[in-house]
Amino acid sequence: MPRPKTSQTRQRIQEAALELFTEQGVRQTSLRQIADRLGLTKPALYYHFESREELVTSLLQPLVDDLDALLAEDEAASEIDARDLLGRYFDVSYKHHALMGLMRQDLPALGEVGFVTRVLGWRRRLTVLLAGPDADTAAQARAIVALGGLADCLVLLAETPVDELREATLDAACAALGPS
Amino acid sequence: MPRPKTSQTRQRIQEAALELFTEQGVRQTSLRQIADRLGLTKPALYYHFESREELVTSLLQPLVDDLDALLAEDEAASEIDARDLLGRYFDVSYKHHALMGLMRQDLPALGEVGFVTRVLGWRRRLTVLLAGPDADTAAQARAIVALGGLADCLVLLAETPVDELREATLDAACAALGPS
DNA sequence: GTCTATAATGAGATAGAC
DNA sequence: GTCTATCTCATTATAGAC
Repeated sequence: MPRPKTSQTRQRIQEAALELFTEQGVRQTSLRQIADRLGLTKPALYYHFESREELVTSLLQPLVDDLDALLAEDEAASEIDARDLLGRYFDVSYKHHALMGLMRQDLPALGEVGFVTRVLGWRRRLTVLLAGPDADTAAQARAIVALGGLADCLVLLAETPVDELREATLDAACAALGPS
Repeated sequence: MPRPKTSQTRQRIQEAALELFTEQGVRQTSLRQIADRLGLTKPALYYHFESREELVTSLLQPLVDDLDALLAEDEAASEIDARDLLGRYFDVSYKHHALMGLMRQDLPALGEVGFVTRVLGWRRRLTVLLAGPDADTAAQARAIVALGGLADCLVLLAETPVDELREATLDAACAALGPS
């Protein structure tokens, strides 16, 4: 079983899956629906993916890589500018906005592929970067509002042109963060 | 089939269901698991609830009622104070924090019981109350950050004593909202 | 690389006894 | 009000032909 990690059909399956996951939820989508959308049959999917779980995981991988890289970079920096960090977080989130939407609105379904602890870890690390390791409740709340609000803007203002959305979102998030 | 709307067992089923929904997601929880947790069998559940859907819906009803009432009241008021509105929204959210968590992290599963449009409607109405009916993108983003951030604080700072959490959350949300 | 056919499992739901 | 037993259906997944 060679199953190349990249192929035309494999990619088309991932795209169809992501569309359906976004429309109706991860757990609510069956392999049959994905196959139907592409005019394929279920067994064809199993040629390209070992299991349903591998399909979901492969879909999330690009987001995982980008977010891990972003955090590693910022944690290595000697000093960080809050708006700058939020800006890079916005850019990664926008690049993977469909996946970020799943992460936000369908987390239990992604828990099936062991994603929950990872997501919580990201949020904790981002909060530490924004508020420091020993932040009190007030400072933590400010960081949480900034990060959570940013994610919500991507979902709820998805129709807005990126540049306008980026500035409005960062303004609001930085305001929540307050004077550093 | 009498099936009283309130009974000891019915309530215990609802509590067990909510626990499991919170732990592992709505769609990931089967009637079998709920029954097992109570030392019952599946058919016993069907004496108390017409269907799985009715169980889920009945669970959400108290939140629906409280949130509808809150919005009706504030929309009828001639003038609203932002921090006051957010405070009442915090109180309702805290009262139903487990359900609010589901609404935030498991929305596609609740879409099965026709909940998505309702949730989106609430957020739209709250945004209008906070930012006005003709708000530009910047003002909408501020309201979205305030509301979304508030919800995230309830989930992520759940261990914090209420009073402390309430003040920290409202401070951060109001900061996001900016000067009115 | 995709198909037909089918296995194996578990879900929601019902019938009828107690 | 709860049980045992069963039905129906959809799901993930596999075997083997083309």
